[in-house]
This record gives sequence, structure tokens and C-alpha cells, in this order.
Amino acid sequence: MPELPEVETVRRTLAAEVVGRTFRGVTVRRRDVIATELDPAGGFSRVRGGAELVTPRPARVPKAALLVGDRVVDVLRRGKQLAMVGASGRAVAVHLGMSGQLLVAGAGERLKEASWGDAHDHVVWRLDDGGRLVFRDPRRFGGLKTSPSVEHLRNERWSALGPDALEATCEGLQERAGASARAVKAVLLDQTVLAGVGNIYADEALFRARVNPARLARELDREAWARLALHVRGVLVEAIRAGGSTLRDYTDARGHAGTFKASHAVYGRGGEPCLACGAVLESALLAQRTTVWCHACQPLR
DNA sequence: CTTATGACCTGATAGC
DNA sequence: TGCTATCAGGTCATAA
Repeated sequence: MPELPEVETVRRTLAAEVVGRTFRGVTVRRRDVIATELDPAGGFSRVRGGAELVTPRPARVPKAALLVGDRVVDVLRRGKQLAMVGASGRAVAVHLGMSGQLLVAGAGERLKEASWGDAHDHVVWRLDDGGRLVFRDPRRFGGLKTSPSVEHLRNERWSALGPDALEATCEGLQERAGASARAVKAVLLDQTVLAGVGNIYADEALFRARVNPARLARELDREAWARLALHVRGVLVEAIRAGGSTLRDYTDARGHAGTFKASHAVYGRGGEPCLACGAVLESALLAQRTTVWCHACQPLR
């Protein structure tokens, strides 16, 4: 579900609610959404596939690893990942996957109920002001990863991520992907090249940059990379201002939807007219993802 | 090493 | 109404 603008919006709304608060307790309803530094076989790094590869029964998660007894001093983001940092120095990284949410309810408020009830409320924290924080994720593509320090978070959890997409540069993109034989759209989705762009903003940035998504990265000239870097940053900044794109489920930590969907030029508009030239927008699978572009504004050449 | 592909999950919706 | 097929904002392991 969430790409950089949605995650950044969650970061801001979550920070406003939890920074300065102390976690008084936590209930873990699904252990397997959590990976700890001692037991990496949990959370979104858990082993998937054949039954013979199923991991041994995971150990209990120490409450301190989930920041219980800790005052929250910061909420960080890199690409699509978040992390809450405690005064102890410990950190809990959160990846929202496709359907994950972090939601806060103030003292006396009920947590916003999903249509399926609380069946997918996997981790619930109690705050010292009587509030609650829940990690909810029906599809379970997301999860939590604990770290003993921010240094460990950056060096182990986030080390494989490329630079944050808000810092995209022509030089950086060219250096990391300029020789690649892949389609430029696949490169933009690769979190080791650039962290934070997903299917919506890849298509939107390619449209703004007038680059065809199927063009091979190694065929792009410097001007094309420069336009891409500029428009990746531009569309992400605009989307953050709008609180992100709510297609169906996404909300910030207070349950509010984002409004950037109304500004999508191509995503979700296959078969409709191009807003720039009126041509019918194309839609096809590329890099396993539905991709929409304008054949006139974004020529293959 | 690089690149492509199917797998991992559940819920909403469209079509019969 | 009720069933089935398809699709979804993202990674991840494995194979070529």
C-alpha cells in the first residue's frame, strides 16, 4: 500500500502522538510479524515456502525490544521504512508492506475498527497517557524489526537500501543504474537503487519526465536521468503535501485519508485520455506491475 | 554478478 | 443471493 509519501505522512502524524510518550505495555498477538536482532526468523524476513523450511518455534519477544518502559524520542524514515527510537537508544523498524497501518487512539478513544474487526491487529502498545498504538496488517507483507541501537538499525536493517528518494539525483541514479539492462521502471522500483518509490509514483514520475517506462536504463541519456531525478523528488514532495494517495485503505496514524489520488496523471487511468495531449493512455504489465503511460508524451524511441 | 519469476497473504470487487 | 476469478500501494527466495 504505502510508498514514500504515505510512509512520511504516517511518520509525521505518528511522531506528533508518540514522541515524548513512554510505552507502558505491549500485547503481541502474532509473534511472526516480528524479527528481533537475536531471532531474525520472524517478521518480514521470516522464511517462506516449503513446510520443511518452517522455522523453529520463535522465542518470546522481550518487551524492552518493543520499547516498553522506553520514552519515544524520535520517529525516523528511510524509503518506505519507519523506525521508532527510544531514549534507551533501542529502535523498532516498521515496514507496512501492502496493507500495513500504524494507528493511534488517544486516551478514552476506541481504535478505529476495520471491517473485519481486530483480527489483524498484530501488536498493540499502551501509552503512558492512556492512548494506544496498533500495528495492523491483514496481508502480513509488512512487519516489525527490532534493533539494539540506531547504528544497528542503519547498518543492518537499512544497509541494503539506496538513498532516500527525496534525495534523488541525476548523478546518483546514473551511477547506480545507468549501466543496467533492465527497464527504467524496474530500476525505479528497486529499493537498492532508490528507496521509497513504488508503483504509483514510478508511473507518475516517468510521465512527468516524459520517459517511456519500458526504455532500458542503459539507453537513457543524462538529460533523461536529470528529468527523472527532478520529477521523482517533485511528485513525492507534492504527494506528501497532500497527505499521500488513498486508493482504498491507506490512512495516516490518526486515521485520515490522503488526497493525492485526485492529482494522479496516469496511475489508475489506463484507457482514459492523457491530461497533456488527449491520447488514450496505455496500460500493460511491466516488471510484474500494472504500468500506465502515454505513448505520445513518453515515446519509446 | 545480474535479471526474471513465482510465492507470500487477505479482502474487495466484478462477473456469472 | 452466492459462488468464483481477478486484482491490489511490496518485497523475497530461487533459478536461469
